[in-house]
Amino acid sequence: MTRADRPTIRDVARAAGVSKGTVSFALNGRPGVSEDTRERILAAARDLGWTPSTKARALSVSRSFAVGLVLAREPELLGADPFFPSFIAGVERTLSDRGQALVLQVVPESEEEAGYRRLAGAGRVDGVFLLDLRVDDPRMALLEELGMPAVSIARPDVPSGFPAVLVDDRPGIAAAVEHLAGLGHRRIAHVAGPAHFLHGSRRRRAFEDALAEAGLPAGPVVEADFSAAGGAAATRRLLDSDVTAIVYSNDLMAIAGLSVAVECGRAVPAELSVTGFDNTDLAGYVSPALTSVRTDPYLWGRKAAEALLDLIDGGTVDDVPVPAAQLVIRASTAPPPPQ
Amino acid sequence: MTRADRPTIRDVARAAGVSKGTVSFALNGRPGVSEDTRERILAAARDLGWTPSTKARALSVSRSFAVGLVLAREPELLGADPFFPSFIAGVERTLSDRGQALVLQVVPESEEEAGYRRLAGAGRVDGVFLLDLRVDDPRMALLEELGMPAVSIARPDVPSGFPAVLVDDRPGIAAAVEHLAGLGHRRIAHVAGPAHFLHGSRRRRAFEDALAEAGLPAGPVVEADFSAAGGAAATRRLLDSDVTAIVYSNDLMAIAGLSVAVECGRAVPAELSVTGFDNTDLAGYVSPALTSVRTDPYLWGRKAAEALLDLIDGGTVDDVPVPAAQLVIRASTAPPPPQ
DNA sequence: CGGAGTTACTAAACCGGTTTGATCGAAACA
DNA sequence: TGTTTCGATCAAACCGGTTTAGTAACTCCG
Repeated sequence: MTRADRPTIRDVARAAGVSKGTVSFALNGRPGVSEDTRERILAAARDLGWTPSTKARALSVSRSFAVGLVLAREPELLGADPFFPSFIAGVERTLSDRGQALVLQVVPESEEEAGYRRLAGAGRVDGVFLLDLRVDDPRMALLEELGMPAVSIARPDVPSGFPAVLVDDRPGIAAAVEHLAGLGHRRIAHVAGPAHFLHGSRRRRAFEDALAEAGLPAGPVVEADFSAAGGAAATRRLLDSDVTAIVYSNDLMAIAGLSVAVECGRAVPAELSVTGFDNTDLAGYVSPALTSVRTDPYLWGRKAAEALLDLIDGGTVDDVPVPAAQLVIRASTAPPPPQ
Repeated sequence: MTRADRPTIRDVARAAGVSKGTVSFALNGRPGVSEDTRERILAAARDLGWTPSTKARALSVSRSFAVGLVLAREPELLGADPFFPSFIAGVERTLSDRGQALVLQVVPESEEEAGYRRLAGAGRVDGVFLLDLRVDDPRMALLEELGMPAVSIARPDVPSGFPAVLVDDRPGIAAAVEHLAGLGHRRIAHVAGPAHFLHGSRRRRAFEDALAEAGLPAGPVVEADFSAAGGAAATRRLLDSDVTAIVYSNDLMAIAGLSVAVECGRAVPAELSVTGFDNTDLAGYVSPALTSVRTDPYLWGRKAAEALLDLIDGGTVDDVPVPAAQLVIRASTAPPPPQ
């Protein structure tokens, strides 16, 4: 019943008739071991079913072979966000190839700093991902202080010393506005995410710029919180105005908004056009199907993990470009009603 | 710039004028250290800002101080599922209190076994959570073979030797059926999840039992895959039949189904009643607002983590009861149209 | 006053790897 | 043939904790 203890490098050494050190060299493919011996050692290791102990390696080389991700969002908001699962799946894709693990930490917002400090203090991870960047994000300085390598998703406003995956939401928002303008809309509103989030404020900014670019007057902007409730409330306020289209900062708010519009007797898209952002699984299956901006968090995750591991391995890492988001046109957008 | 190396237990020992061993005893609150000395040591540790090295502790006590979660779902399905983020948040709640970390692994379905083996082989985790139980789940035997402690969410069909958090979906489904029956519905359909998933087949079974219990004839059941696309397709098939209500196995399919019904000109709830499962954030903000079953994955996560840690600490752990799910009645259910 | 038991502590081994410094034998060179 | 050089190998130290065995001093008891 009790399985035999796992073989250690010492057992392999004994079996191959060499010393521990030689085994270590052989297994790590380092020079100074004869081809003959190397093969004998590898065979012995295979026969014994030897696997390196991460614990021992971690201690001797002062590495954790793991990277961390701290999430300070409320669980409810997380639940509705399609970003994380895909992002994490992408991260894993890279990590598992390179023998690393992902340590996840979900904390209340008030304990965010403590979360990073715990991870660093206990030496649990060799680096972290920086998500949900905020304006004047205090985490940059914190990580610098902790001496913790990091890769951010999207480039922060102030140069951070950390490489970033150059996620840029602006082309997606711009495409949505252009699409609406092209359909003939002139009074377009925006339901924004919280301004203290970089992606919240940048999408808003992109919206404003795109309106100007299209030669349209500035439209109303309502700040919401990326939640369904927030999207619904914001929409209610906008329905009083005379806008003919609303660009939402994410799909969740857009879908909630869509329902509010319908309940208020506004036909979508005949009387009101609506666009989302994220292109969630559900976007194509609401009624009318939601025009949205497709992003690729899986790819971002892969790239971010590659960059982070390279950084940890001591390389200098440049910012990582990624393809721009694409507008997916569905049934929720149409020409505005003839005035 | 280069921060001073972190102090080790040796530095603390030196500062307090005692041996390493004594420091270890003092810090772990073990007997055999005078009150005087203990305080001196604690003070020294505090002054030096000492933090135990997880790496070193892990090696010497053969523990990882981490638990694992392997997800073999497709990223798209994960993205839409509100379960994980909440569950993980609950898990973290317990883990962080007890100084443990969560190692996440997202793998393609084909590599599920490899995922567990990697985690076990490298000694990354001391135990794992078992989610998305399947009928005849091979992971039970695998984990037994690996000697890896585990806690499952929901009780498997065959006794597994692992404790389970007794999540039971049946009362929720039963409540939905009773609610519909009480409204006067007699022909009720079910859109089920994949039958090889325990929660898929159990919800279906609960549906069938509840119909019988209510004295209603068996209704049509369509098996789908928990996705929006699947829910939409299943709904299309059911609209041809003469059912007046559909009980969905999750909210995502229900919301997609709702849209299909509307697009086919069936008024909800006037002509067709619809219920979901999960009570996602969005449920209350679609039109009509979705009657759904509220579950509590955050609590499950907390309980599961407690059980797992207790199990790892060598305790014998019983199955953990949790409160039954509650039906949340909203606007998507109403009496059937007068025939 | 001597032996047993207890308390507080130290020194050293240990966990399983990596890494350094020393050693040894054979080939290369003068 | 003696010396040098080099590749292959080994023994031992090290990472930073925990744990065990051993010891010195101190108390208790007859």
